[in-house]
Amino acid sequence: MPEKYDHAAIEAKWQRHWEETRAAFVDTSAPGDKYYMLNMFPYPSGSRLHVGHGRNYILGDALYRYQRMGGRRVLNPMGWDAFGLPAENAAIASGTPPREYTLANIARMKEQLRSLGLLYDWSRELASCDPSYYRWNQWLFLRMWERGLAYRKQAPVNWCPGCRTVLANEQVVDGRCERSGDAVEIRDLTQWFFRITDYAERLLAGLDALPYWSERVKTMQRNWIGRSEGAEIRFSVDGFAEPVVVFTTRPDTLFGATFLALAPEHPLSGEIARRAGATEVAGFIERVRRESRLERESETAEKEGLDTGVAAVHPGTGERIPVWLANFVLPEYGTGAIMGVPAHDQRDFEFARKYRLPIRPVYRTADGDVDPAAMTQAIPHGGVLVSSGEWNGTAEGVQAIRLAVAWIEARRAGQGKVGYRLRDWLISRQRYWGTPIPAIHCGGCGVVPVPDRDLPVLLPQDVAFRGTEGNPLAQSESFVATSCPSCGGPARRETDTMDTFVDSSWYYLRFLNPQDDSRMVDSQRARAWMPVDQYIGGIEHAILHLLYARFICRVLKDLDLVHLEEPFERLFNQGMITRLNPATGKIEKMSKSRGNTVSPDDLSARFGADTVRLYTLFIGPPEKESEWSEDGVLGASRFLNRVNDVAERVAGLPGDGKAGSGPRVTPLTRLEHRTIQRVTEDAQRFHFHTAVAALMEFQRGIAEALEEGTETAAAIRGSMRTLLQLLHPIAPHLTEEWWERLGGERSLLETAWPAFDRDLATSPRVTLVVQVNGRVRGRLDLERGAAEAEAVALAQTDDRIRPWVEGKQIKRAVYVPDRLLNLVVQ
RNA sequence: GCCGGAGUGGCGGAAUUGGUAGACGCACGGGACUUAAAAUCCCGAGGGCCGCGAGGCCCGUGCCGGUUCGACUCCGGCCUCCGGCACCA
Repeated sequence: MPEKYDHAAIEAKWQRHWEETRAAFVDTSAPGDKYYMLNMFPYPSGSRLHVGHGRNYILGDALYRYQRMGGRRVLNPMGWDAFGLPAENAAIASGTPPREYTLANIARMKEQLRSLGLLYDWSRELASCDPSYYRWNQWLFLRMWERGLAYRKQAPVNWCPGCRTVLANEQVVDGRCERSGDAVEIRDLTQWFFRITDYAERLLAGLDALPYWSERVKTMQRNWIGRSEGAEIRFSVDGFAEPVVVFTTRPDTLFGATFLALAPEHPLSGEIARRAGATEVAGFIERVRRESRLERESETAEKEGLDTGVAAVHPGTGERIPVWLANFVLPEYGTGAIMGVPAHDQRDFEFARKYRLPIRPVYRTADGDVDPAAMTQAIPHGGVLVSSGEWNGTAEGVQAIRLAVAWIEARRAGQGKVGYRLRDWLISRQRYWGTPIPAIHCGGCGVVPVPDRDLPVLLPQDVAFRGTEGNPLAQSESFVATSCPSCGGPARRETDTMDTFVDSSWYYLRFLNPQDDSRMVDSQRARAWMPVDQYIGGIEHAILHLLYARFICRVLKDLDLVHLEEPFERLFNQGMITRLNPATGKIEKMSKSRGNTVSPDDLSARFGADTVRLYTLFIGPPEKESEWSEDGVLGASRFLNRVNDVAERVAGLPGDGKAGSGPRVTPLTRLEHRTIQRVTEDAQRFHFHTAVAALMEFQRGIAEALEEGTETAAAIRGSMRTLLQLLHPIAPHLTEEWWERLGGERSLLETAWPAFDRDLATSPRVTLVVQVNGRVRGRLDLERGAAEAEAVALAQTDDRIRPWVEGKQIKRAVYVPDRLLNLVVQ
């Protein structure tokens, strides 16, 4: 009886072999048919990899091997997104310095990847915490600073009390920190930003040129950028020099504006508050500011407002309308000020009702003029303009908006304007374990850039991590104390470090010249190797990382370092692996914190890495979520043992010298070609789960051929080799082993992916479904490509079908060659 | 509310351009091997009904309708679930 194969010995052997032969090394300077594939580089966390992470890398490795066998020169590098908070928190908890902690994690994770049989070109390994990497973050920062793309400003920012640092907007999810889950507070701080908003339009337009990205991700990015067309309109304010500028998407409702509302953070709000006797205004501003972002943006938040007593001049009518403060006006969007049109905007309507402000409809609907007193809600759509001077009579819609914008622009009262939800990227972090921002604060010269020659600005080692003070970097006097590059006088270094998303926004370029200390990007190699042909990673990066990377790639293009705007040609987001959580009884995302992880190490020890790989790929379509099941692993293991068993029997076949009559078309040949076709097509769309199904049928076919003895030994050996090739991307160790034992000369990886004969992939005889009046009445076995007349004649004589057509007139026959014959009779 | 995606057996899931719905696997039932068990191999199976049997009939891909000889697939209208955005002016 077949025994289970010795996976431990086989896998150790081949992993050593791949390492010793540097199996995945690729010379990027050589010409050839390039294919750049990339898995999102991992954060080397302290906990072990689980099979949920493994899915990403196993899929990538299967594709890598498939592409290699397709004859391409495939670049498949790996690196480490090595900066970040956990290392610093570990330092606080255990005293291990972040670098040591991170390097240890990298070493362990690398071993885990290796033990799954994953091949990477390790000669290109990089870690973002390495000065040779992060100096280019600093260099890029300086270039962006020169161009005004990096700047410092005081602004209300998101502060995570748990992480004790500020966060980018993208890192705030439902008012909470995406990493720690703490409720985010708003603080007014001076911070460094990247001007991503300048690229909003290009980032949005670029999405249309990404046919191989999912609609899902593109929609998420579009929503995040949040483009809306409208106009900015100026309202002069009595007693103030500066007008209030409002942003609106409905300039056509201008004549319905009965008040202005300012965000409490608006500059004019502050000015009014500073005037004598405005204590009420100051108090309101203070009260709103104290609310957390979570409270202020919650759906149930009550609209609060305060009349400032100040009047603005309506640019259309010259009327005075009151200026209010309102908590629902957000400082970051538009201009932080709105015109209130209660008749046609629901929020303004509610606000006006609460504070008894006038409601003035400017659209007459099909039901006639609207009586403001009788309104129960705003009327956002439909009708014809009224009470709007020369605009009267225009129907609601694009025309009305264009008319309004032209009118406003002609009177110099404002201009058409496109608004975005996207805000500038806050890159400052008040933490140690990140790239130091290369800036120096000088009492005389202000904020001065670190000269290029002084890069990298290194992270200091003399830092204590107690977790009590603020940024540990600020405690390092050796780091902070410096001299001004401009005047030479004493100065202090910037102690903010960069968001780690800066690191990951260009690493895909660095893999092309990882050891090059003379430049950030090798433009020539980038021209040859970019874009990344296939990028693979989790959906959780749909906005953050992928938006930042697209942004920085455009910046690099504008700096003439790369030739392209979109770094990732094809994007694949694999679904999460879920598992029943015994603690909660629910099926949940696999994660350490939930305590429902399965470690590939443990499984590998029991079943082998090939089984882990096979099951991970077999579990379901990779783009969808899949539930892990132990029983499923057993099935995968059984299959590989069957492959091993059949290979053993093939190896024991007698040699039959030269096959006498050349290749014969047999059922096994046909199965073989059909399998090649199926697996090839499945691999192209990453559907290894159906490829495995096809391979299972193929394995069974070979086993049957061995039993029945109808095929020549040569034919069986040939099919066996094909099986090993097709299975190689999925189960590389076992297939390499048998390839060698069956006399294969080179590594399987060096062999060409099997070709199939389209004619052989389809059987010469087909089963035709015969319907009479749409009902299936029988099936006919006939030659492929048979003519309709032949099929009809055969059907009329077939015992099962004849009774249904005998004595009846065939009105028409619907014939789909090789598939179906439908006789319509009367 | 706006936008995107998805609904198929007990379960994960298959099904080129509309053409045998349920491949493959898990779980399940039966059998072989075994003193026995495990392991392995083989067979069975969407639901319902009729038939001793070979076999036959009806229903069936979220719901309702349409197009078609024929619809999981195309069209119209809904329902449910998942994801993104949302006091965004």
